[in-house]
Amino acid sequence: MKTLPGTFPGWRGEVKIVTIKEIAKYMDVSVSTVSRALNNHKDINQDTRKKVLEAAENLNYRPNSIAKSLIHNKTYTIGLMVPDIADPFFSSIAVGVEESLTDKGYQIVYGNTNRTRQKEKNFLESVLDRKMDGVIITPDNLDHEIITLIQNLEIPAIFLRRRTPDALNLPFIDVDHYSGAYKAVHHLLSKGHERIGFIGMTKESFISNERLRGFKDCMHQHHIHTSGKEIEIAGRTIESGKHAMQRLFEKNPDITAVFASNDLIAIGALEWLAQYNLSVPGRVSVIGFDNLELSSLYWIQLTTMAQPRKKMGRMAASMLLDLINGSENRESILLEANLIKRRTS
Amino acid sequence: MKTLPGTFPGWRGEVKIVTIKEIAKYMDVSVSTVSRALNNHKDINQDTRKKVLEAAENLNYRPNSIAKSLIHNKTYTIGLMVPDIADPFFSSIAVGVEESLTDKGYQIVYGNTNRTRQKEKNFLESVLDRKMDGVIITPDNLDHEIITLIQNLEIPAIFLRRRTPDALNLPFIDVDHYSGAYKAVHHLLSKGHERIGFIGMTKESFISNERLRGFKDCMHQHHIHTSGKEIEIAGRTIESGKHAMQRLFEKNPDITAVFASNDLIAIGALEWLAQYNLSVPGRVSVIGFDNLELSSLYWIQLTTMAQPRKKMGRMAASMLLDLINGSENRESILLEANLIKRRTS
DNA sequence: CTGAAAGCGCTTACAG
DNA sequence: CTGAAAGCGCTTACAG
Repeated sequence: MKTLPGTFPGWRGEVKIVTIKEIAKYMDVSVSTVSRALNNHKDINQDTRKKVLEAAENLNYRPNSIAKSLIHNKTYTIGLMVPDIADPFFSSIAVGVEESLTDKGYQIVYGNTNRTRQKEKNFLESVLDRKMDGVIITPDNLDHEIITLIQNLEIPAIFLRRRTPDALNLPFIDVDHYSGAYKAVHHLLSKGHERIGFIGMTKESFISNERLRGFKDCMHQHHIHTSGKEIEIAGRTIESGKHAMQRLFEKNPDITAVFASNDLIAIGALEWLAQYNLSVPGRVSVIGFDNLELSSLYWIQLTTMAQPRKKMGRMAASMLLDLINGSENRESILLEANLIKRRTS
Repeated sequence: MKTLPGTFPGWRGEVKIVTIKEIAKYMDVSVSTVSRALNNHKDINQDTRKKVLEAAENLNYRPNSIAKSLIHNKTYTIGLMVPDIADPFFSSIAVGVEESLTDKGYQIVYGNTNRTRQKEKNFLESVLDRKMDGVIITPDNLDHEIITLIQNLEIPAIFLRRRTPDALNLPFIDVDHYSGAYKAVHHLLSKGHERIGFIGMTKESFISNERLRGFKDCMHQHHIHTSGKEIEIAGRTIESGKHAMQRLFEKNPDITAVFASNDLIAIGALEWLAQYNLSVPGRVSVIGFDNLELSSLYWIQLTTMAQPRKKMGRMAASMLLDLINGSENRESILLEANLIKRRTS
């Protein structure tokens, strides 16, 4: 493509940006009148209003939203802090948020944090300085300084896929990991399994631990003893799930089912089982958690617990809107995960 | 979690937002002095500066970026228009864009369009009204009105993963689909294949057609005749790839290799081949395009052409920054796709 | 080096 | 119904 040197097409070119002042001069009325006409204020003669609107149209007038923001102390922008927008989990949520807010005239400013403290802090400060109207956050570093920052934001904030720390009186929206895990294990039990292994993410992960709690409680309530030997820790990758599956199986060669705390780990487990020719679900059943796109592939067909991702995004958005519009309701919400039965169990 | 009724923690509460006016009053100096101190202007006594900074710190002062924007006509926000942020292709790009811009103090406003005209238009208008400093767009509806809108944006704009329409003098950044396809086919030829099928996305897709062009040119330059019978059209899904593979194979039972115009289609083809026990790559080799995360799975191991996604995002961001900073260089860029050899070929 | 004044683009009591 | 004035929070010539 050939490019000509010079300014941008349209830049300081064809369509000059015009202000209400210029409309006023052009029409020989005051800026107040123009403003009133443009905003359909009651104190305006409908005739002059029509003329102003026409002039605005002709001159290609567009209101400067920055100026409006300064006056109304409202920017119609919402901050969305996510650990990683390339993680399909969060990108789905982002779609939900976007769908709900964009129609109401809000725009979304998103910030990837990569789970780093510095980026979380920077984003929150940006939210503050830019006078955003609300914020939806998924922070991973909730130390004192960050908590204070959130507290002083002065705007409605919602924790998404996180639980609000005690020090903060803010609502959250999350999946009920505990009951989801309980359901998953119950499904395995109902299929007749008793020797069931669990693979967690990391020792520190709240989500992983909630799912472990669901696993244990369900087992115990069905009078099945857990020794701890059937619990293994993986990590965040398919590869880590594969290794964890190996360790789990070596320690418990008699297990007939595995509850992996997320789909990536479950897929790693499936991979190891496939490599060692252990048939699924014949020899070992597998259930995951998340219902990633991957999991429905022909070769995988993983039974798993689906988290309502888009719905979470939409609900967070509408909760936030309510708060922005003055609602006092700050009830947190736990959404249920649903069993998706497929081949592996 | 229990919530107390009332205002937000911090809302009109603990930390009042303070303005330079209040700092000025508090220190008994003029706002001009405060402003100069805060901005480290040269005409300021270092002593008073220090005191002002201290006061600002104590009063928890934060500059109002809206007010700054109004004066400087610069908002430090960039628009990012994507068809669908939940599409891993675009979310990777978004990460690249974010990484490059966020350090420079820019924030990214993103807009999902779902490829609808109305949403593209709304987003562009929002870019205009909100005085964003630049925009990166992936539009699908380039009719006259939209083109005019882009033209009148008055700010630097970059087409991402699209080619700029003739009417617009704006740079684009895209992958060289033609040469990528050429390389893919060349790879198959080098493996000894001659009867190669092609599965495209849709008849109208520019990208698909470029890849088809690469297919044909490579075949012809190696003196292999293409009759058209070995060309099949799928769609945007795995399912469509599966059906297309079936049609392709029924028409051309003697083919030994397939170039699918994207990975989703290739995976659909693999699925069909697996169902009919046609071994890959023994009986049929398959190559895709995109290098999705899916494609590297144990069960799939798809040979494919990788598009440098994050890099595209980063390059678009840095190009845009250059333009914002006054660069005259509006050279478009075509990035090369790279062959990722895996099991299926 | 400091302050008073004008201004960014808009809104909105206030007076007429 | 209309206009002049003050103001949103900040910056920046201009004068001293």
